[in-house]
Amino acid sequence: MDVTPILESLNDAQRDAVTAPADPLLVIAGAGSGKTRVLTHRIAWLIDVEGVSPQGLLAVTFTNKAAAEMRGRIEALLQIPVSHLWIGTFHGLAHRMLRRHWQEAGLPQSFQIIDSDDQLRIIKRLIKGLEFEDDRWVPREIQYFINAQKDEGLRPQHLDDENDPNRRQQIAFYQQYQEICDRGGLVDFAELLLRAHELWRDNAELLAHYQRRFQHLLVDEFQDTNSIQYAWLRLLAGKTGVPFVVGDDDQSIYRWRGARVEHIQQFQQDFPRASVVKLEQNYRSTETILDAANAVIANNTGRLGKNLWTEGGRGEPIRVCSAYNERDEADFVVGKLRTWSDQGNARADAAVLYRSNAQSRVLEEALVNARMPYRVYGGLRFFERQEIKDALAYLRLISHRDDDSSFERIVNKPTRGIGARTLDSMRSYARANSCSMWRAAGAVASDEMSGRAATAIMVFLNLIERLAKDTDGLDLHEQTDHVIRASGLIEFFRKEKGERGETRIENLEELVSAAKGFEPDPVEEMSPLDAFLSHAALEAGEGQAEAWEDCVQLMTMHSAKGLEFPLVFLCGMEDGLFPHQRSIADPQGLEEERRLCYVGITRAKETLYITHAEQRRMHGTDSFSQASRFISEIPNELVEEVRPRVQVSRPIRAPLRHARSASGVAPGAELGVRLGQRVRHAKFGDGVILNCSGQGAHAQVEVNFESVGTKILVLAYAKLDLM
DNA sequence: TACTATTTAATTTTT
DNA sequence: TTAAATAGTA
Repeated sequence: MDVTPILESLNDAQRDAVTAPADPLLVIAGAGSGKTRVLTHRIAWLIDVEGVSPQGLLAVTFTNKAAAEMRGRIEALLQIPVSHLWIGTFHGLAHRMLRRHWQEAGLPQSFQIIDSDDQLRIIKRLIKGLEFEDDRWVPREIQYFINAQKDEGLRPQHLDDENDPNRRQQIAFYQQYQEICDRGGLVDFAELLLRAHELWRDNAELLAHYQRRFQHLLVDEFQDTNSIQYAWLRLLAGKTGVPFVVGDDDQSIYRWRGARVEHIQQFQQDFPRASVVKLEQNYRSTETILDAANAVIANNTGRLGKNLWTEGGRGEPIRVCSAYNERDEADFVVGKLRTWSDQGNARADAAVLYRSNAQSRVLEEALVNARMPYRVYGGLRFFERQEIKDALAYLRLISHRDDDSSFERIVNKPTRGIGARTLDSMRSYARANSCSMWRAAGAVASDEMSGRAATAIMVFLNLIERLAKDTDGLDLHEQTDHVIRASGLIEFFRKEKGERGETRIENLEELVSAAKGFEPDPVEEMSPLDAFLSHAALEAGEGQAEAWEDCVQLMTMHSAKGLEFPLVFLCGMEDGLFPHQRSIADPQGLEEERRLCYVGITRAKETLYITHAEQRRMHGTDSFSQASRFISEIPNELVEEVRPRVQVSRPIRAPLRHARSASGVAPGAELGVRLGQRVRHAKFGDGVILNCSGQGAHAQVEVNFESVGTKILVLAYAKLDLM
């Protein structure tokens, strides 16, 4: 066997990982160290050299994109199609498992997957239905609570209310939410994982079967696994499975959605025989960029420890630009982009990264003014659009009458005279009789309703029945086409004013083409419709396509993870924005922000600009901030300070102009306090004044302290030292 | 039921 | 500032 093609392009560490014996292995893979390459070559090695059957491999990723890429690269390497290889996302694989063993998992055969938006709607309805509205419950928080429990593998009955009425209610919501889902055959994302885990946990035979089948388990982005995902893996690995996990503790940026870096340490405890391979040679960035990244991340505690190095040259210094305000900053970025593009570089090779989506607005304005093509990543995806979800809801109701989530969504869309009151009585009937809205609607219409409302309900029920009958036996796309027309959805959106309705109709037509082009996985025994609906939920599709034009890439640092660009801008590098205000006070949160910064820096291959603004308009008011602490963590010798060529827009006494009071004197002015002034407080330490209000003894200042975040202080009491 | 005024809060996101 | 949710009005 000639192993050259699999090994020739690898360095020593990569080769160690790829050719490692069949024992548990942990690969710590720094940014740009060839993580995906190691994973794909390992699979090729196992199949081609070790003679492992492709059926015996399971490869897990977090995103569909990563799964598709891995499959493509393995096919390229092995020169054979590997469609039967189990490569997929945790959710995709869990879903496949549940479809195969729906009975053992206690699910109806045609269970439906709901996305977070559906989930939130169900929760909102639950809250509205609450009889005593003693507190204001925030739907998002309940949703967060439920998902956090599920991520930890906990069911309502496992939870203790700790004698806290607040918590008791949250658990009650969880319980009721789950009842609704179970009744309607609905499975949310976290539930997919949880059920798949319980399926194996409670079925020794089934588990043994899969343990025998999957000897080799390969996991990408291991630092992002949540508890239930890790438990699932551990269960599958059992005593004899061979896990091969690849991750980077320094790139863990999803703790807030359940990811636990600790699994890296846990792995070494759970698999004491595990060896560790570190990939530290970076093939992406210049030495300067890596040194900066290393220096920043070195401020974190509890790292596994790892130092990226490169054979590439020092390259250019990192350019730090201190702009006057956010428009100034945007102009600076666009100016540099113009130069880049004028020098014949591809615009698509340049990325502008920021901490939060709201920051894209100013940048976009500047780009539009400069007629520079750009693309913003993130935002609504195809299957998440309202009109698409409406159409899918009709299809789901046809396939599954008890799906309350879909029922509620479309019962009065287009409007057919079923108002809030009618719905209320249906809901209470459904609750009292523990039945679905569909059954409740039928019962309520024939018993207790007035003529008009009853007729309206009957019209709806008959519509769905007729749609089901008329589309029976049709092809998927014909079904879809018929439903969007006969349901009145097209007509409904046609009436919507402006371009919006137009776009919606186009999207609905696009849905028909999507249905036409959809090829269900022949392995799964599902109706084409159910397969399509699952696909829509698990793979929400791209945002705006238009990838064909050469344009500048705008995205958050989170969505830039895994990507690389010759030219990178990190914008809005200010304390309060990045690190974000909400993470500043909490050491754990701050460390996660720092890891995000590490991710941002390591996206750059050749040139890195870091920009910050002294003044920024946020939430409608101007505020002052200092450069991000992360900037000062970069060694000076790697940095070159640059300023915009002309500082046209800088007014001389701008700070005083904004908060001028009626008397014409800026609040706090008599005390010598200015916006942007650096101050020191005995307890809170150093900070910067963001805002002033009130007069004389009542004068207050808002101060952003480096250590504790923003505080509002009464000037007369707070003994502030000016600096 | 649909439209308009008012209030409120404001990361990060994939499945 | 602004988007979204809620409350109030025609």
